[in-house]
Amino acid sequence: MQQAVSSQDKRAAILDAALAVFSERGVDGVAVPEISARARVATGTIYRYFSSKEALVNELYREQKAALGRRLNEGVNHKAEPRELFADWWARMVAFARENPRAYRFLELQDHRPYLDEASLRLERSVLAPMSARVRRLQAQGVFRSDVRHEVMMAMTWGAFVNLFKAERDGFVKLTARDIAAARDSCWRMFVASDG
Amino acid sequence: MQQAVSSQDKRAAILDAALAVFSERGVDGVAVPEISARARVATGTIYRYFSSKEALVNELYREQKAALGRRLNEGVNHKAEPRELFADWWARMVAFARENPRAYRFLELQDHRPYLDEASLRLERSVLAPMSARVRRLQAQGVFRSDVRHEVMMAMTWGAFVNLFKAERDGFVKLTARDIAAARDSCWRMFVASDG
Amino acid sequence: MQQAVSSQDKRAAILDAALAVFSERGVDGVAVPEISARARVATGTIYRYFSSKEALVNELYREQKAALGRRLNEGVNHKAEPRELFADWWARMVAFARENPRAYRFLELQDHRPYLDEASLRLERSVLAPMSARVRRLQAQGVFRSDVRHEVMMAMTWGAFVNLFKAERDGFVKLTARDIAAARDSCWRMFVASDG
Amino acid sequence: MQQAVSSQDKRAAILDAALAVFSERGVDGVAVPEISARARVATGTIYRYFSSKEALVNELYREQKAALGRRLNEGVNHKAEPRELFADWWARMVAFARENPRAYRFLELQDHRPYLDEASLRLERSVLAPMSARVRRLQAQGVFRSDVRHEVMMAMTWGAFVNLFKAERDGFVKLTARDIAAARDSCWRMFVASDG
DNA sequence: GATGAATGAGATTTCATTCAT
DNA sequence: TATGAATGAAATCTCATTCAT
Repeated sequence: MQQAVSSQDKRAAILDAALAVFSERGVDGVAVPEISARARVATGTIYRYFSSKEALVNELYREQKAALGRRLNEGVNHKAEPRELFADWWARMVAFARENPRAYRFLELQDHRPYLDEASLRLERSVLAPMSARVRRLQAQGVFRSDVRHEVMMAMTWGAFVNLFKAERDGFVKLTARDIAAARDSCWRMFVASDG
Repeated sequence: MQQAVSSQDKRAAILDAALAVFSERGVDGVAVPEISARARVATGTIYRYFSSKEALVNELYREQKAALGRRLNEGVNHKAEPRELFADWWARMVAFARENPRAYRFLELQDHRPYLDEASLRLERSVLAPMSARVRRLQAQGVFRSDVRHEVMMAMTWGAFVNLFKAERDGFVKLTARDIAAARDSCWRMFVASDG
Repeated sequence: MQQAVSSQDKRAAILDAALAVFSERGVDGVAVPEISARARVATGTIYRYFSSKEALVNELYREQKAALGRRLNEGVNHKAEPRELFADWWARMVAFARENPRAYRFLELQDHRPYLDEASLRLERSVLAPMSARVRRLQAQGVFRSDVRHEVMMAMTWGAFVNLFKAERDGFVKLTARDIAAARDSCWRMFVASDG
Repeated sequence: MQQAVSSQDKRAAILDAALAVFSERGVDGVAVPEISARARVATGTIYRYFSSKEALVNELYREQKAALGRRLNEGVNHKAEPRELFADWWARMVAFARENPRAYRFLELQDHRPYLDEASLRLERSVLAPMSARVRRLQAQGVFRSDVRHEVMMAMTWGAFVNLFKAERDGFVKLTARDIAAARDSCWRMFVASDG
């Protein structure tokens, strides 16, 4: 059913269409008219909302990265037990990847990197900052081992998580809830000082 | 003094030039004449050795993926103690990433994925197969936990490793030998049944 | 406080805005929405008053060319002494260029020429016609030399005048009242039969 | 008869085609494929020789302006009698306009002005510099009146000349050799201190 | 009448591939 | 076999004009 759409809907429709096609074929693999066709707007309309394809990529990236940031950090109970906190964090990552598979895939693309501007890169760094701080504190408290630097911990955990879902997307595994829980516990074991 | 070069040298020069520029700016970010210029070869010559840019990307991918496979699997002492075996494997990954940074970066690119054909994807899967088999055996022997499927283990370990080096390339960490050893031990802890 | 404006005010505002931007950046260098923005009018409104950009250019051209024509020809005392008449004519040209620099600049643009229709070109020719007739008469009276055709005289005088002000606009000279008077006398000497 | 053309011929063909169409319809009125069609090359070929349409316009402008400069200044006999020198100069301007009507028209276009870079503008100024210096000397020698600044003289003479040929092109006059000689003498009278 | 977001044809420019030499 | 200038289809982006509100 074709609905009349407001101006903001049109902007949103463009971003949504861009997310759909970028996540499937990469940023360089998609021509602007393909985005406009999917968004059911004229090609020129895209340039009313975004000054260039590059600007569109950046805005989409920031929108989704910010959404990821909110999903990971909003309302986190910092007083929870470390293991519970870690489980919460893991659950949030899983939820984002499951609920927004296209956004998740888009954010993990590498081919938008040459497009990203300073603001986008700054935002990227800020998303994992709260967790990073928390990891550092857990090290100070003796919960996490101190022989692994927190940047190393963060990079490995994030990489392990991301590649797990990439493996699923590429058809190497079909992840069950049990797999995901087991993966979470494996990650926990990576850094914890003694078995909990 | 310009040297006459054999056909094979020319082919190799093209692949080498392609690796250099692809690893820096991605597959889509590089025009074919840039490759030929760097290879000190005419543009048309590339098409004598490779039927298309896509074919060049696939051949380069397979060449480097196979090199990685050899680096990881050749001469592995399967009778070594599990922990030693794992350390060897880790050392091989590190060595490849350090010795062939351009190859490593190229293989981790995502934007060549739409170019890859069935043969390339098959090869990709085969590289980690020996390790995967070994992981399975270690689980059967009770060395590795059995509550995590081996595909999950493989995906997480590989992801943790890759992202660690990506973090370094993106300027988030400068990895010391100590960091890399600590990271290796963390990974080991992920899956081992009891502390070794 | 935003004032309600009559239709005629709106039409005038559009022409005024168009004159402002055309005179600065040429006809081809200006997009229609820029004109509407400066006129504080919606883009579509321009098309209520002018059927196309081309029509707008023509109407603006005719409006300003007619204004120039009036400035040059209205109330000229044809009984004045030839030299006085010439001085009056010269003063009128100077006054127009000084008082309406944007109109003067717009009329001297070349890039509206492909837009001009027959009516505009006819009007252009009519503006200098009275002077041309007068020059012819002065030749018949023996005041002006007869070895130079009046069309040639007209073209040279007009060209000399126009280029003098163009040189000023392009920053090659800063014209004083004395320069302008000297220029006028030079022009007079061009054609007069003997020194007056 | 289709001739094989060398690389330089192709570059020249593009410049020649551009001159032909620009002089007829202005720079903004011509799309790049029209130039390539007239030059009998592919559109992309233009971009092998010129980095952009703007660069093409500048190179064409400089080529023709330099040709004009040579035509006006090369081999001028500075020891000739002033009047002879002036006649020589005038004859050179006429010859250029007659022999290269398209170049002459192109150089007099106004719509390439927004395209012109600093090098083009510098060249423009240099073309009339020798004459300008000569005019100054003639003033110092008492041949030319001193009550008119040399910049004013130059601007007027050049403007008179240019507009004379513009009037012919626009169909207002058909210039005979006699007209051109009469125009030259008129210009001479403009500035000479006493009749020569 | 007025609005201004939307349109889509057409402009400039890029680049994988070809082919005459 | 090697060359690299040439090609032209396709990409990005602009802008005169329209039309639903």
